[in-house]
Amino acid sequence: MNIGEVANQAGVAPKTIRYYESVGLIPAATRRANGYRDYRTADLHTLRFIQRARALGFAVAEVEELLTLWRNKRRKSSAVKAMATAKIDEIDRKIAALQAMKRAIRYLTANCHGDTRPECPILDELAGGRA
Amino acid sequence: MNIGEVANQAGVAPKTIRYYESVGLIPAATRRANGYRDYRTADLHTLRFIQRARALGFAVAEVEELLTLWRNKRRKSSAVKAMATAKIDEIDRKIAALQAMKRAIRYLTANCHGDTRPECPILDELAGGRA
DNA sequence: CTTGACCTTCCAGTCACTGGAACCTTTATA
DNA sequence: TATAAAGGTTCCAGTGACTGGAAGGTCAAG
Repeated sequence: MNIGEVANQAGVAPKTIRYYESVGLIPAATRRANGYRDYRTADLHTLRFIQRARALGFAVAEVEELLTLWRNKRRKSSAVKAMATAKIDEIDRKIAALQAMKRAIRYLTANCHGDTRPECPILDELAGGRA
Repeated sequence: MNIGEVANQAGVAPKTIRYYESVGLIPAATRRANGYRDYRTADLHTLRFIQRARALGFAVAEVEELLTLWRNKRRKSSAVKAMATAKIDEIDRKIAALQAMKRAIRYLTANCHGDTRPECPILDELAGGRA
């Protein structure tokens, strides 16, 4: 399989695959006579695993850990679950931060007329508000 | 005021102030005889404005727009309100994405025993799941 | 024979800082 | 007075995870 083909099937960009190779997340692909990278089904599975883990918010370094766990037949499932729950906590913190921002902006906009006049409580609050 | 003093009062790092100057968000500060940057109360107000806007999730380029609007006495408050509501929408999209991740991870962890055994539905799903 | 779609490498840019080196100035203390 | 700590200065590099683009090689089709 060429890189474009495997990229398509895994749902990632060819450039991303080369990037993953460059940072050691995946081993260097074998090359054909013409220098093209050559992928096999196992590589596709790995890339799909990576794509899914990334989509769940795991950083590349964490995906590396997950891959190691995946390949380790003597792993403890508690290690995997710990990573998952830690990620949920991290996501919760991010959501909370975003919700706080949203609340603050909504509070500011509530009293803004949003018309052709210059008076604007949003700017007033940014300038000196207790917000 | 030295940079450390104004940084303290505005709630930003001295390095951040120099960075803002370097990217043109604030004008180059006047210098004292010894080469130190010298800030006045107006600069402090500007930096506080910037700090608050950044805390609300506005990018530096957006803060620049807000500053321009703030200084423009012939602005329309609708322009400010539009930026605020656009930012709320952006935050909403981020929250939704994070919540989707969280749901997916929680779904995966639900069936994981999290003990000393290797069997792990989280890895199973990442490997080939319909997740 | 050429066009277009692939592939290759390498460098630079994104965003908003932050760390660190190497150096100078001011202030406080022994 | 010496010196050390705390502050200031500049400049360069790194962060994360790609992405864009240049410059070039390869391959399949018309």
